[in-house]
Amino acid sequence: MAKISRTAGSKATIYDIAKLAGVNPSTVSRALAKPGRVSAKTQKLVEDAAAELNYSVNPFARALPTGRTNTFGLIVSDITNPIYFDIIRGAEAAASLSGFTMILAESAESADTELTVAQRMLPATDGVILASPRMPDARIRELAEGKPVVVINRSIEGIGSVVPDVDPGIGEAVRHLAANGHRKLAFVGGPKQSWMAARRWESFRAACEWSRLESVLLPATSPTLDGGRRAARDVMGSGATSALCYNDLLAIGLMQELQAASVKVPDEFSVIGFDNIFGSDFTTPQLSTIASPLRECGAAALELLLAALPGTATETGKPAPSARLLELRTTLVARGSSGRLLASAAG
Amino acid sequence: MAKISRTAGSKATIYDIAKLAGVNPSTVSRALAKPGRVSAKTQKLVEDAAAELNYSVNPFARALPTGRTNTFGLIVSDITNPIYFDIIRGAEAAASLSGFTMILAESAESADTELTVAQRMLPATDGVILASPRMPDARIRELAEGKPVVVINRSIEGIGSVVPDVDPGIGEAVRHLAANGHRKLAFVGGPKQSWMAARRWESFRAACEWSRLESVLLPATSPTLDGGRRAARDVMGSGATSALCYNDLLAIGLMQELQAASVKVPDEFSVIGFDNIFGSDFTTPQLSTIASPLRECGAAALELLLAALPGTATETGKPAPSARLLELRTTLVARGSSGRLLASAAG
DNA sequence: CTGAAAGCGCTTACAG
DNA sequence: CTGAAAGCGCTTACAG
Repeated sequence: MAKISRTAGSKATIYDIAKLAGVNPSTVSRALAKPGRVSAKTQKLVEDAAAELNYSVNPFARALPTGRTNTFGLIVSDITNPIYFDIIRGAEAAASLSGFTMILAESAESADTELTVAQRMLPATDGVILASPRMPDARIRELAEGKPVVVINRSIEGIGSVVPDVDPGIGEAVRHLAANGHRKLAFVGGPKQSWMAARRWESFRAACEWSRLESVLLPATSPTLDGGRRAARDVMGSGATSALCYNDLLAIGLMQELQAASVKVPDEFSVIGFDNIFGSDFTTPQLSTIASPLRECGAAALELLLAALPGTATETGKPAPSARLLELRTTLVARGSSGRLLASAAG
Repeated sequence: MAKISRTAGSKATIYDIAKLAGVNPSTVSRALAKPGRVSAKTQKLVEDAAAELNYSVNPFARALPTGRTNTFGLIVSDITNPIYFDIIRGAEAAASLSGFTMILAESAESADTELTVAQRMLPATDGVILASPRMPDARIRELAEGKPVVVINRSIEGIGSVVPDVDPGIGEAVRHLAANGHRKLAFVGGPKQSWMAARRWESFRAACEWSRLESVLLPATSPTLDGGRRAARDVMGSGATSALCYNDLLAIGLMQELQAASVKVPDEFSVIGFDNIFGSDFTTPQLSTIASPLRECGAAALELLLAALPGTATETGKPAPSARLLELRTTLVARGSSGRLLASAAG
C-alpha cells in the first residue's frame, strides 16, 4: 500500500511516538496504557511526543489483543419511557468515573429485538445492562455465560440485579391516604406478565392489610393514558375513594377522566401514580407519585457490572457481588392529586 | 500462550471455519464479508461451517484493517429532552436498514462535554450526528475534517444540516389564532444564543405581519416550566390574547400560571407550544403545539451521514449531498389550549 | 474463483 | 526499566 503522508485526517500511531521519543513502541504502549511501569523520564518523553503528535489511541487496535473494550451496553425496553432518563444518566455518570463508555440501545418492548440487540452489543462491549428486560430468565442466563450481564427492575437468581424496593414508598402512600380519611383504596394494575406490576400490587395489598384498610385490584387494559381513562368507570364503581396506579401514565389518564366527569381531585378522589415521570407535574393538580431512586439504580447496575469483569479479584466463596440483588428505597412524592377526603364526598 | 480449548464462552474465528470447510481463511473472509465474490458452492460450505460453529465476526478485528466500523454516533444535547425521542428512533431505524449500529450519548447542554464526547466517539465510529449542537460552527467544522459530521436543528455552511422548516407550522398557528378572533399575539422567546429560537421568532413575526396582526416578543428567563410561569405576568400585561411559546415547557408553565390566576384557557387566552413533546397531552386542556417531523429529521440526518462516507461515489461538481441543507415541514397540532376568544374577554 | 502473505495498531510475555 | 518479537482476528492486494 502506498505510504500516505500525514495530513489533518490521518492518525499518529505509537510507532510515530516511538520514533519521536527515541524509544521502542512497546515502551510507548506501556507508558500510555498503564503509567507507572516505566521510568518517570521515559514517561515524560512519551507523553510529550504523544501530545505533539496529537495522538489518540485506536480503540480497535487496543481491543483486539486484550479483548477489553472499556465499553458497556445499556439496553432499555423503550427509549421514550421517562423512567429511563435517570437510569441512563446514573449509569453513564458512574461509567465515566471508571473510564468506561456507554452504548445505549432500545428493544422497543420486544423480547426478540432485545435479544438481537444484546447479541450485537455483547461482542463490542465488556458487558451489558438490561433495564426492564422482556426476555425470559433462561435466555438472560445464556447471555450471561459469555460476558457479564446485569438487570435492572427485575430479580434473576444468579444474575446481578438491581430493583427498587417498592415497600417503603407504597407504605408511605398508604399511610398518607389513611391519614387523610381514606378507608377503601383501589390499585389500578399493570401488565399481567409484568414482574414489577405483580410486586407493586402485592406490596400495596399487604400495606393496606397492615393498616386495616380495604384494598381492591382493578386491572387496566394497558399501562397508558388511555388505559387510565378507561379504568375510570371501574374505579368510580368500586367504592374506593382513592387509587394508587401501577404507573404515572395510568394515573394521569384516570385523573383526566375523573375530572371530565366532574369528580374533584383530590377533594372527592385521590390519585397517586408510580415512577415520578417527566411530565407528572404538567397536570392540574400536579400528580402525587412514588419515586424510585432511578439514578442510583443506574449507578448501582454499573458497579455490579464492573465487579463482574474478569480481572476483578473476587473469586472467593460467597456469590460474587455481580450476582447480588440490590434493593433501593422508593419514596412518596406528595403533590396535589392526593389529600384529605372531604366529608361531603365520603358518602 | 497456552492453547485454550473451545468452551462455551470462547469464540470461533475464520480459521476455525476455514478448517471445518476445508478452504483458506481468506476465502472465508470473502464469503462472509461480501457474498458474491465466491462460488455458490464455497459460499454454502463456509456458511454452514460458520453456522455450526456459531460464528460471529469480531468487530474489532474487522475494523482494524479497514477503518470501517459500521457504527455511527448520535450526540443529543440533553437525553431528558423529549424532542430527541423520535430523532433517536428515526436515526436508529434508518441505520439498521443499512446495517449500521448507533451509539448514543448526551452533552448535558455543555459545549465542552459535547466536544469531549464527540472526540471520544469519532475514533470508534464512521461519523457522528450532532442534534442541537452547542459548539461553535468553527469547532464543528474542525471535527468534520476528520470524519463525516451531520447536524440537526442547526444549519452550518458546508456541513450536512437537517432543520425543521418552521414556517408552515407557524403559519398555520397564526392563521388559526387570527381565525379565532385574536389580533395581538405574543411570542414567549427561547434562549438568547439559540439559533432555533431566533428562527422561530422571526418566522412568527413575519407571519403576523403578513396577516396584519400585532406581534410582541416577550423573553423568558429560561426555556422551562418555571420560565413559563414567570413569563405569565408579562404576557398578561402585554395586551395580547394569545401566545406562541418557543417550546412546550414554556407553554405549559405559562398555562399553569394563567390558570392559577383564574384566566380561562382558551376562552380568555390561547396558548400554543412548540415541539409536541411527551406529556403535552397531560395538561388540562391539552396543549396545542407545533410539531416537527422529528423522526424524519433523524432518518434524514443518517442518510446524509451515509452519503458522506468515503466510498460513496459522489465526487462530482455540485456540493456533496452530505453538505446539503434539508428542511422538513412543521405542522400545527391543534388541541384544547387554543381557540375562539370569547367576546367577554376581548376587552 | 481461491491461496498465501502482509498488514491494520496495539499489548504482553520473554529476555536482558 | 526497556527491546525485540509474536500475536489478537480480520481484510485485501497480489498471484495464479
